[in-house]
Amino acid sequence: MIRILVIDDHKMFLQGIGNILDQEEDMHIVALCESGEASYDLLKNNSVDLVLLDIQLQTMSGLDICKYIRKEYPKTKVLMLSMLKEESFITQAMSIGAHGYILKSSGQEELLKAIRIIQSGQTYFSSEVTQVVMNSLRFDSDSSKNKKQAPKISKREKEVLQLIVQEHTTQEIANLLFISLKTVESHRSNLLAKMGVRNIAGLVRKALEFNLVE
Amino acid sequence: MIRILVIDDHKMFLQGIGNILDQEEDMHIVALCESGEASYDLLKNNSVDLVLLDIQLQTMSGLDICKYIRKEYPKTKVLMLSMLKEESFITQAMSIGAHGYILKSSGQEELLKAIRIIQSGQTYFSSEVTQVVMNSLRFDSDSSKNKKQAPKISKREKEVLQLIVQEHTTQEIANLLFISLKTVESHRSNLLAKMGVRNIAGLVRKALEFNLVE
DNA sequence: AAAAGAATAGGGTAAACCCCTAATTTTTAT
DNA sequence: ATAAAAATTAGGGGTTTACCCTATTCTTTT
Repeated sequence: MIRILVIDDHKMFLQGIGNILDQEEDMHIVALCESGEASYDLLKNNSVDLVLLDIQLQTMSGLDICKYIRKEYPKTKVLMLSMLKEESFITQAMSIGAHGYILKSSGQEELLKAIRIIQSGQTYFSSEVTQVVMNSLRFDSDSSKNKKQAPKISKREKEVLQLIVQEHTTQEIANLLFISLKTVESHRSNLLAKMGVRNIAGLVRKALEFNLVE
Repeated sequence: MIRILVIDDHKMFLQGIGNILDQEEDMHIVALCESGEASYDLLKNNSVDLVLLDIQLQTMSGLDICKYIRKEYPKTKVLMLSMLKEESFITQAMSIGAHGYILKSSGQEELLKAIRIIQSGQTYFSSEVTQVVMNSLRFDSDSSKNKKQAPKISKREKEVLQLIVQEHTTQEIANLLFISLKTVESHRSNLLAKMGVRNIAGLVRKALEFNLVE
């Protein structure tokens, strides 16, 4: 039995969802909740397996509720519902660990399928949602929009950078790589220049930002 | 008629692909190319609608060839082929504007389907590939149970830390906060001790790791 | 009131950083 | 194949910054 909490501030939609889920033998509606605020108490006082959550609520963002649920009730699954296939909504929902994302325009078959897949431990993102994400990740050089890319650093520089990030001093790096202290200093200087930073703090920040280490 | 160039350094695979495409009436094989280097001349001397490109070549990366094609021949479509569903390969291919990505384990139906979809102006990423990308974007807080919590640092220390990460020197921080150089140095030392690191490199790494800045 | 932590600051030393130059090797482009 | 560019190596000589230890005053907590 999947215990489900539904959060949506459109009463009509809420009731519609309620009717759909009521007909399923393996699903139990814990509550139909009209506001994000009310959901906190419901979560505290009930065992909930899965939350059906509208991303666009009147008074607060569904994303914040999702974040809260993921943190406080890590075993509870979250399926986001949305009117729109907005890229930023979708990627935000994914980054905070929503287990699924479907559109309200989906049929009830897809809703039920998503719920069961998520309950089984997998994730479910509808094909339309998936397509939006995939297209957003794709850089199309036809449309000539450039994004900032990591400065090009050499193999040796990368080795040095790695050791710097691992808190090694210049002398230690020289010993580890069997090269002179002065050589390491050269690499450091070149790294600072290439990455456009003033000191180690900036270097480490950029290295992590551009995923140049590990 | 879709004019296709195939680049792959496994001769057997190349011939197999050749046989498949030969049977299709709407496709024409411009060349079957065994090395990345040779492909540059072929592209220069022929009109190519679509390049079928192995991502793992012996002497050079298929990604670099893709990048070159996207830059020099923006109208030419690129469909990446790969043995593995490696996340980094896939996201790199997408970011440089590959029009599609399928696995070599795909059947010929999927290959032909992908070619035709891409030729029509859309993109095609196989469902396995799509799943890898979607999963990589999703942060699962279930799996990150062993999250160490950030050491407690004071308000002032946090201010100093913030400025350190922003590449300010100790003297600059002293001026910005209207305190002595020596005071800032004390804060620095205490930060190093509290975070359990040896120097600024470690401090910045931990600060970003624990989201103590911004 | 006592204890603990935060914020302040000085003195001394090691490390980082800067500005140069410059040789050899490797990679890239024509 | 050859020239050009980039990478890797290293040094001299100097300035600045970071780091260590100690210590006082102020604030918060017990």
